[in-house]
Amino acid sequence: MSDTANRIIDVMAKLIQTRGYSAVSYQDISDAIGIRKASIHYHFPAKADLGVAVIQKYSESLMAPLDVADKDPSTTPYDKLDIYFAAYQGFKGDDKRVCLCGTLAGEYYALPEVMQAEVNRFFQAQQAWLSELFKDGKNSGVFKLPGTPEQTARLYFDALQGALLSKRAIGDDAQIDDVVATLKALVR
Amino acid sequence: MSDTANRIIDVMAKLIQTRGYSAVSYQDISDAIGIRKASIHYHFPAKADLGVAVIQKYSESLMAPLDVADKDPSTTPYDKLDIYFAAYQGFKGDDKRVCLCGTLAGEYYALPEVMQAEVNRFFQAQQAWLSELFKDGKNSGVFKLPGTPEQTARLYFDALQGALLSKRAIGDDAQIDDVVATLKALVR
DNA sequence: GTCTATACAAAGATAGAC
DNA sequence: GTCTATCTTTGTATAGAC
Repeated sequence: MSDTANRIIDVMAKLIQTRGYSAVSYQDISDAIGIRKASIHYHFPAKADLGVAVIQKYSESLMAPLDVADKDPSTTPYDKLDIYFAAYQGFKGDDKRVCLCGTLAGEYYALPEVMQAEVNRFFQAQQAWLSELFKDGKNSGVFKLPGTPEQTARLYFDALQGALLSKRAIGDDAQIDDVVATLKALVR
Repeated sequence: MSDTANRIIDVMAKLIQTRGYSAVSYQDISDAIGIRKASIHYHFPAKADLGVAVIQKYSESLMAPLDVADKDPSTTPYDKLDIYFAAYQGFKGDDKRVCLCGTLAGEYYALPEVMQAEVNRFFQAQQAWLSELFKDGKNSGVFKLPGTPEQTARLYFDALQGALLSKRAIGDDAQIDDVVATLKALVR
């Protein structure tokens, strides 16, 4: 993956997280990194190709710290939960972004099918990781869950995704803090 | 408000809920209701005008049953919660839609400012209603809350918004059922 | 209120020179 | 790899007849 291709992906990711996929044009990327539209098409022939690349890179960057935590046996369930929350708390401040796949899920049927598949994969992977965490935490007697591990995973994931949308629409970081605090207390 | 104007609003609402605002064109509406593009501009000169009208009608339609419940003293806090959940459970089945303002929040910075203001209003109104419900339910000893009334309201709202996105991205109604069931049990 | 016609800008995408 | 130039389609929007 060339350096330019990577910059294109990063700029596209940020633009999608701010405005959504449909509202981003090759011209926007062109303006942002000082390269002509045609040059972008060299790296990503169609917009859908770029969209897929963006989701894949984003998905990997979010899963990486979770995989690291899984491989370290000294990481407790509570540690893992904090690591997970950290990803969402990074959206606080003047950040105009929300979760990439949260945005994309909102405009789901405007997306090319290859991108829908990637969004689907992301949602499944996130919820699967949380399910495993809650299952382990429950079995080891660390967590008290408000439902099954799967149900708890869904509640956590959905609440955090919603919190990002609320935070931006209302313009208040407390939207994230409140949800994180309440979710944390929920499994004690 | 003319009959045609209302049909335009309804079609636009459905299209936004399916694909998002940016991806909907006057041509799409034209095709859907068998009227020329120019005729739509007669009713709504600019796309932003139509967007605002859509949000306002949607917002009123969601708040109406809540206001009715508030005015009837025989409605218990649990009744109100069920009424609130019902709005989200209506998205189950083959429905390709999610909450109108959930979609719009995802593409927030692609929206005209007048529409951003309406989305903001919707989020505030929804959370405010839930906050009141939880405050009353707590004061009357009916609810046991996992946090303050405001925190609980945010958790509920965000989780339900997220559940709609998950339901569609994953294609599983259980996403809504699980979250509703877990949230219900949370205040007992 | 709806139509035809049209203006004007922007979109995604390709061809071919450098 | 990046550029200029261009194609084609689509977008929002307006003018003016009916």
